[in-house]
Amino acid sequence: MTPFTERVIQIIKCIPEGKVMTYGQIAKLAGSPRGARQVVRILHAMSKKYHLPWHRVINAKGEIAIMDDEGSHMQSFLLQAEGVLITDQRYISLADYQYQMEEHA
DNA sequence: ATTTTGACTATGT
DNA sequence: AACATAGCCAAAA
Repeated sequence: MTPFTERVIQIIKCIPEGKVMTYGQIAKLAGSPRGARQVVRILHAMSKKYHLPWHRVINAKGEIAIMDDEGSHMQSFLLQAEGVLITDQRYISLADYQYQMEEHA
């Protein structure tokens, strides 16, 4: 278990209900700006064992990244059940959400 | 050791 | 806005 992996797990655990983050944001926060794919791998490998809110992680376009229909349907269901903010069919990540708040300030 | 493979991303048309 | 392309990088083959 590398320090990077531990940080990624910690960060994902901290994503509040009703909010989402992108792979890239998480990688950057964990200290590896180009580690988005590692975040994917970690999520895939550890989400069950560490009870991670895997469904709160999306790609940079604000879309669900998971490939198979079963999983993607499950993810959108969970996100909508949490009331994640959506505009233009895109889920709004934590950082962008903050940006929107500033815009309205 | 080398190649392939992704639940990715930034950038340029 | 949609698409192609180049980087990216660890794990699996």
